[in-house]
Amino acid sequence: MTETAENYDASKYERPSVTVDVVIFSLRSGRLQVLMVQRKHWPYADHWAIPGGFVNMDESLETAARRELMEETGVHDLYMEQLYTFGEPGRDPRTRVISVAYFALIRSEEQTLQVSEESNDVRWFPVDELPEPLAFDHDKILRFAIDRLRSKLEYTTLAFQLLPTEFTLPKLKRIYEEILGEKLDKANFYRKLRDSDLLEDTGKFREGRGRPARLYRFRDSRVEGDFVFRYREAKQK
Amino acid sequence: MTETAENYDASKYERPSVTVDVVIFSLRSGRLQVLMVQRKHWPYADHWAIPGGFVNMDESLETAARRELMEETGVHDLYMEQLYTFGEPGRDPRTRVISVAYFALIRSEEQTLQVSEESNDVRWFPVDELPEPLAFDHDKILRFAIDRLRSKLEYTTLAFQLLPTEFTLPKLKRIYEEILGEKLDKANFYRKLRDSDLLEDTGKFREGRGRPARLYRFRDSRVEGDFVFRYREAKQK
DNA sequence: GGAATAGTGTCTGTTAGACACTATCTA
DNA sequence: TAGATAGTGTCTAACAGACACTATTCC
Repeated sequence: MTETAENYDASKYERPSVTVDVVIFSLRSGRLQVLMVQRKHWPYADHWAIPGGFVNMDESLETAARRELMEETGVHDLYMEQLYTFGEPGRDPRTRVISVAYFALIRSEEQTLQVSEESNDVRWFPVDELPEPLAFDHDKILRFAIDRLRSKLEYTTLAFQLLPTEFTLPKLKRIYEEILGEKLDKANFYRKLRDSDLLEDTGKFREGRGRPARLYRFRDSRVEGDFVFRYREAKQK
Repeated sequence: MTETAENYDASKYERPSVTVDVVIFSLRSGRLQVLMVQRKHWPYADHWAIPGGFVNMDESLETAARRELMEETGVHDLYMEQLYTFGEPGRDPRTRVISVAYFALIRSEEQTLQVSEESNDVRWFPVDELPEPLAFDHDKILRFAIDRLRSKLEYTTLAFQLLPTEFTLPKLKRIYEEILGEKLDKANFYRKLRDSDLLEDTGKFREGRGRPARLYRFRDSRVEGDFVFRYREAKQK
């Protein structure tokens, strides 16, 4: 079928619905967790899902993502980037739905969760203790997001989005270890950070059981943007 | 039109159109080139554009991309991956259009171009000699694709998709140089490849002006998938 | 032999990984 | 003092970049 622009009629073709879904990561109690909402209605009533919703005609995709997030969960002010677009026919029983997925990072202490009309509940789940089964193909989207987070951790300053302004090196190291799921060498990790010139000593200390740990903050110029801190080579598959 | 409660609600259920657009790269005459179609009709009549079109209700995004490509250009059998989804309101004057962009690589000798009903022409353009201005926001999509190609070149075997089955090391080096836009050291490049164990000696030679060059082919197991051949560290921005 | 192209050897500085060591707090 | 946590020094092997060298073809 040939379609020309001159006789284009917006109503002529059936259109898919477009949603944005957001995988939100945070560190809570030292564990990597994901924010999920429990659906109230068909389809997948009572199933847990990634927050998201339909895109309005006059808003950008990212705006839609932020709006839905605020409406559904009360979460705002987060670091967000586009992940992937999922569009297989049949992934939503209602109609053809194409979903632009985002992934986001927040400091969860700064947020207060709200439950919307559409949901029974909103909760954080550790990434290795997700409820099953999830709604739609959200397990696939989640796996995609976790992979992306892990791989970006290795060559970006993404992890900084999960930290408070001031933090200690042991704390940062624990975040890397939690997300990557493996132990890192303390000496090598600290050296890498010292050499990267990313950090600034606050002169303050965090007290604890043992020797107090030095508090650092990120240099402003480095927190934003795509400055590369490759803490190690990416692994070969 | 004044915004009333009535049409605000209506717009909420209006659906955007979804298109797939494909940035197709190939090497022709030793240069990195992109396939473009010249539009016949409004909007952007006579402007050059990335091939693409609307997604049907019953096909996946990638299927739609391959179908549109075949219809519009005659190009088939290519390596393809999803690039990014562009969805700003106003990027298409007809209606709200959300475009899922793909990027693709082919061996262009294997393809015969066809011009469809909707286009005046289909042509290859070197990436540094693009026609201006392009239709829609296609310049932005193109820049995005070129950046992605460059960065993926550095840690994947993507370039192999541009080569014939058998090729010489100097040829492969020239491809890297052309895409990255810089000279590489021969000794280091060859050593890297030798160590990577990606190549297999065919025992054959390509004759030319000087000393004949050895012909290689990629080991099957390595051409597919995401095997990492990092020819060097990614550059810091 | 000279031009042209293909291909190798090797030095040097940087860095990742391993791991043993020292430092500073509380009980 | 022991236990706990923070932080450093240093050896080694691997590797990237630079660059000079050798090899094989045609004329």
